[in-house]
Amino acid sequence: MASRTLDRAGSGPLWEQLRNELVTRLDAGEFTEQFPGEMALVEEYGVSRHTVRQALRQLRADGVIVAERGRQPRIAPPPEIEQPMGALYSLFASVEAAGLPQHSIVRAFDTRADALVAERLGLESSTPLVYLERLRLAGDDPLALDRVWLPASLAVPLLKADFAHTSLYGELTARTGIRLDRGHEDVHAVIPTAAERAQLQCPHDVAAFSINRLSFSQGSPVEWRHTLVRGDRFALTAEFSARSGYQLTQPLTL
Amino acid sequence: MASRTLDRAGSGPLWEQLRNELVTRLDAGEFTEQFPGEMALVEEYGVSRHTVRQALRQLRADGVIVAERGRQPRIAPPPEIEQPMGALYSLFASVEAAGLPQHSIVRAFDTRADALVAERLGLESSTPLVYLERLRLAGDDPLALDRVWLPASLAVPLLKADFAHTSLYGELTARTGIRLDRGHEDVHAVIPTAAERAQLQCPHDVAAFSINRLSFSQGSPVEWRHTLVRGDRFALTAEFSARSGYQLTQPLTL
DNA sequence: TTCGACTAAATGTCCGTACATTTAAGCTAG
DNA sequence: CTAGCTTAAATGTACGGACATTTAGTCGAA
Repeated sequence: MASRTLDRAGSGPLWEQLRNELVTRLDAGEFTEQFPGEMALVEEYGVSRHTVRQALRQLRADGVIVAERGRQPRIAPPPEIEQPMGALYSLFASVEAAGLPQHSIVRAFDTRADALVAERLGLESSTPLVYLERLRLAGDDPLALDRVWLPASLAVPLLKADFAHTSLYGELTARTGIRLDRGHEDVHAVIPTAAERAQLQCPHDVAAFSINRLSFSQGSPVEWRHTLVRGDRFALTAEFSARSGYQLTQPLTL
Repeated sequence: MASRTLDRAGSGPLWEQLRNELVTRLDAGEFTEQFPGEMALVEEYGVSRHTVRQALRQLRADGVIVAERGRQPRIAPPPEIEQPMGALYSLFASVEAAGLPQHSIVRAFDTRADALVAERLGLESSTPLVYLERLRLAGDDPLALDRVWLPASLAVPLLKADFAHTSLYGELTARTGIRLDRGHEDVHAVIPTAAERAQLQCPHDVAAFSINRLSFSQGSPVEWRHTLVRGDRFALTAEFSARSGYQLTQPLTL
């Protein structure tokens, strides 16, 4: 009993200390096999079951563990199977939702070095990068010009994929197990250059979204992406409420 | 004791029944004066304090009530004092954050009828609307062209305000008590017309964001808004993570 | 009248116990 | 060897008590 002890003299509630302890031990990779049950923690820390349950309740509320009746608590599925949200996801999902066939023309797909992009990824200037440039079509008409750089150390397995008909994120998880969990992006309104207009086959009087995205997986940079989307075929739509905040939604029109 | 009873035979946990009871009574407007304390509920329903606390814990998690030590629980402040998020809020907050003086030139401010806008607000075509058109400046340079329609029945008290230096949402809550709690918006990338370019005093080679917003307060439409923002002075930026979803952030540059 | 200390009341923490319900594993019968 | 039952283990629910800590009000003294 009580192989580990908590500070019982005023350093915050016992259940809080226990919660912090468990988070610390989790981050240290300690419970990969199985998470201890309530009674095990009661024995180990010498506190009542009530206190243990209060600590575990918090961990569940934070989505760290999941528990069910009759089974030991388990560590929550990695972060969650959440979709990579954002303007880009919104874009391609909306095409899908509209029922339009979606494919790409691969303009370039190789390994190269780019000092500027490497710096944006937080890597050495000479780091080899996998570069993928695609013209994305919805139906028969060009929709977006998409350029992605990924560290070659992670993305080499992707070189065998055919990106005319599959998505980057899908191949990424399928071939390397990497799943994006964090990132940021900025969206500009721009007028396409003549060259870009030619590639996108769009009239001279349409504007475009210029989207830059930097994504991470478990703290490591995974992609730097630049996408140019025709402004006459796409719009961002969002809903907001005091309760659930600001959320992007599917555009109604293309 | 036990002036009200719960079903003790298998109709779900007691604390769940109690929680539902309390929500029902709340919706019936029963606890406007003060919310009953734990011991009062123990007496009233004839259950243990543990069960009452479990029920109240859920109500707190749902944001229905707030509780502190030594004080009786209270009904949570209406929905929450959350800021009206979205691209527009992001825009003007970013100007503020950059330390630039922000003011407007009022181009029009009157009451009129507009069948198209009224329909978008879900109102009769002939409904009188308060119309406010402003050119918004950040520093000395034009930043956005902002046009708002509000139902006159709500917005008449605003007609006395000077919108050269104050915000619409601020005046709205100050003069009418109305606070936006829900809405949606869409963001397009467009090329400004010659007239718009002249008003915004921007070069011919810049694009713009066209933002439409429809906002509600407690289910009633409050504003329909169209804003045209110079693309060379503003960008949307956002962060996303598996944990907290997609959130707009302050642009780094103007 | 005002400021302070004291008191009552309320929620937060923590312990103990018992039983119910569900899951998973083991075991037996066919 | 499989199907179904039995049993052990684990969490969920519910009860009880005790003390700590904070809040809000009361009372008294300067």
